[in-house]
Amino acid sequence: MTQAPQTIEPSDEPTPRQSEVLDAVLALLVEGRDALTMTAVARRASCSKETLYKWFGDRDGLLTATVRWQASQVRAGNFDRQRLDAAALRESLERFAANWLHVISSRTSIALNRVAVGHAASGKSNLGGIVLANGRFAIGERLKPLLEAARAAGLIHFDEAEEAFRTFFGLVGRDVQIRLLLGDRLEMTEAEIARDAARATRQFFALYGAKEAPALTAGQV
Amino acid sequence: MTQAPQTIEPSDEPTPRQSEVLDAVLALLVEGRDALTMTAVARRASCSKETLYKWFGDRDGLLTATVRWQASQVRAGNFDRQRLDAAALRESLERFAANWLHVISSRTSIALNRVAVGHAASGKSNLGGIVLANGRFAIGERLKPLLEAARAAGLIHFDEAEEAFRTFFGLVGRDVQIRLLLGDRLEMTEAEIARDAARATRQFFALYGAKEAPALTAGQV
DNA sequence: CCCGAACCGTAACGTACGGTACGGTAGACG
DNA sequence: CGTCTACCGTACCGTACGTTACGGTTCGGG
Repeated sequence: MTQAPQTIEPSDEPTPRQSEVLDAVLALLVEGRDALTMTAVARRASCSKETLYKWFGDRDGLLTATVRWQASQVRAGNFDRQRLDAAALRESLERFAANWLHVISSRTSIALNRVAVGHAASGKSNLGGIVLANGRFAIGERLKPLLEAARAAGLIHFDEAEEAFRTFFGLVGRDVQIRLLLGDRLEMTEAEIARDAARATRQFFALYGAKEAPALTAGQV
Repeated sequence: MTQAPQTIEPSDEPTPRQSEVLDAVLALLVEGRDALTMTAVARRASCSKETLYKWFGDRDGLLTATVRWQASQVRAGNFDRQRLDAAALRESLERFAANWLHVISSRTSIALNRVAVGHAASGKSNLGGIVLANGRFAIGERLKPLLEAARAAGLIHFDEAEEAFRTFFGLVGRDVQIRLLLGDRLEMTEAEIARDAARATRQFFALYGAKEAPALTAGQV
């Protein structure tokens, strides 16, 4: 054999051609004009349905691969481990918050979460679990080291990093995600995201800061 | 004519028999064993499909009526307007928080929200808007008067009641709703809800309290 | 040049389900 | 008792869609 771009069953990386197919799925999902059907995917990706089934097994496999593909593209940068003072912590938290708000308010994330929520109802194929693992839990695992480093540096106080993170999560997201998932028109402009990120960070410092919150950046409410 | 329990098109109250049908829908939704199909509803409610269509128009009408029916049953009591001191405010907030956590972690709410989220994707029939109006926005409109009364009494400080409420919403719900919607196993016991409600209220006071937070109740973290 | 693998495009199949039609029954009313 | 209304149960229809099958094309290897 020359090469075998066969089934993508495991968590392999997709081939370039397979990525094109997954991008087509995302495009259809975001457009949302009509329901995501295998025929539509095949037409959009200029491939045959037979190929779809050969590569991804079935419709759920295609959706799962799409979620993983999307998740692999939004890996946000980590924080700078060096020189962790109050200002650096604050900036890292704001970056995390702004990045998270960007993700959950993106049309792609909304569409994918809607599919996953719908799937969680029927129980089959752990799509919801995958979305959670790559969203809520992934960001938690990336943020907790920062929180713990900050605690070690005496910048903040908490008992459980998990609890501190969940509070931060709530302060950042508030009602944004559920409103967007339920179809509420909610403008999340760049400026709005920046303001929300700054506010959430400021409130987080107010709750967990060891002493005073670091100096506010310009444009605070 | 004797009586005409015809179409329930507007926001009328359902007849007792119609309520039975809507309860059947909720039961099927909560069980979640299989997709909610008109045939299944008819069988479960011991009524004919023809009657379903006569009463509710179509499947969306049935779902809409079900959401309204469920919402009409969870109207939580308002707060006591008299004697608004710090302790009363604190207790009201905790009650709101605990009630809200109860609602969003109930199997009924989860199932209904999943349906509404799925529907928001396809765009037709404003199910998501109805859920939002009876959930997120209804509680906001009921809580904001309390917040404003508390501000008038000098117990808390804020500029916009909406912003203060959204912060409270985030502190209470955190990641609970999205995790439940995505199928995460998340035990929300009575004790856990009470603890979360107390924590969220305490944090809210820390952020918006005029002076010191009122005395903590027993069992604080 | 020939062969087979991979793939495209499309037709076909089976089923699930929303929606409709129809026959049968129980009770209200004259 | 006759009739009408509301309703139940069920058969039926049309369509959408997941899945499979098949013919045709391209391309790399022998």
